[in-house]
Amino acid sequence: MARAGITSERVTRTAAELADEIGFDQVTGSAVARRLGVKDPSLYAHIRNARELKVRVALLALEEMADRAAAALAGRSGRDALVALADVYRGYAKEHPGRYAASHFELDAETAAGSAGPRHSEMTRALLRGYDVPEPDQTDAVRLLGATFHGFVSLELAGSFRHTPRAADDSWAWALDTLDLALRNRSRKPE
Amino acid sequence: MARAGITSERVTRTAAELADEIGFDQVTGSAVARRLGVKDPSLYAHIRNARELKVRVALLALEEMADRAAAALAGRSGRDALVALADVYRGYAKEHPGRYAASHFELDAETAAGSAGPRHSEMTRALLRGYDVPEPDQTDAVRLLGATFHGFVSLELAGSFRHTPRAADDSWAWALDTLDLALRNRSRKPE
DNA sequence: TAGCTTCCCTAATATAATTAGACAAATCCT
DNA sequence: AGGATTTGTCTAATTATATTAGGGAAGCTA
Repeated sequence: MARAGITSERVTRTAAELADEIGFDQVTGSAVARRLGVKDPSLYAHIRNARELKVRVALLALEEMADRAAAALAGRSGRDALVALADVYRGYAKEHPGRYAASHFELDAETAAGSAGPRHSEMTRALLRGYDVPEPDQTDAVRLLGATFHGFVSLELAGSFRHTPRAADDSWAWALDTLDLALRNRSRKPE
Repeated sequence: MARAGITSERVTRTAAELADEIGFDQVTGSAVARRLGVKDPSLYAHIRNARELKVRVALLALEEMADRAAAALAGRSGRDALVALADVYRGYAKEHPGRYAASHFELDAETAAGSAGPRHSEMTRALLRGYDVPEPDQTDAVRLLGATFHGFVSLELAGSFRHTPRAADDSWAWALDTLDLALRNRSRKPE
């Protein structure tokens, strides 16, 4: 048989594309194999099992998000940085809904620790330096920001905002404004 | 054949229990049938298909959450109401993780409109009356609260907070404090 | 070029979702 | 009560996915 030139990277990329097209939940090994032009069992030379396929997509998404976040934060601070980071989150989710969903795939502790997840939350922490929030509040603030970004984006993606005429963009801006205000209130050195 | 006394309600309840035990994603028609002591095809007299099974669990969860929310809000206002509603959210998610996940299952527009979802968001809106936030900010605030509650709880459930020693409870309290403060800042009549 | 390793295949098994059709149980009608 | 109808459950069969076993060719390595 002529070799198809599959690699685990190609499998992962294909799965990620598929996720964005049909939804992360619908991604199946069979569909990936089909798209790659090979038979299902051929995949098992490159991935351990179907779960690993999903884990790989999750790791890819986390990397991509962390990279974008790093780029967005460079040279910004305070409110600017907050908005930039938030927009990375929301922008990535809109551009790559399947990967975004993947980024919340439950990883075991070890895999999570080795992922780009920690790097990502490190950046939220960096952002907060501009607000001078002392520990342990800083951890609380990291969580609040993560929760709000993730919550907003996932509700928006799920269509929860479609029932009310107000544009999601406007609510997003308002939410970021409010968070900025709140964080400045929590700051050690109010300006 | 002796009848098993299955009803679509029983099927739904069984699926909900199963979801809480093994995770919403793992709920399958076969598993429900097994637990009910019938063969797979018997389910199809009660539900249209596997998707409908999930939709039913989602609707059940939305109902239960809305009921709890209504009870929690009765007789409370302002900060008390905010905390009570938030705790309903988080408490339900911890008690019934599978149902909670189900409550974010993507419903088509019509089903969503007929669900307890709107009732639930109506309550968030009611809560906000205590803060006197004018429209359209009120809608933004409803979305911010929903996003924060959902985001926090789903990150917590996904284990995202386990990597840092700070107790999730404390971060939760801090987040609610911050939201309360922020909303009072946004209020038409500051006190 | 002999041999090793890698990759892809076919064949087979298990589980899930689903449809068709048989048949008994419950209900409904007189 | 007795027959007709509706309803609930079953068996059998089909399709899709996940996965393992084992064969054989492709391509590297010595």
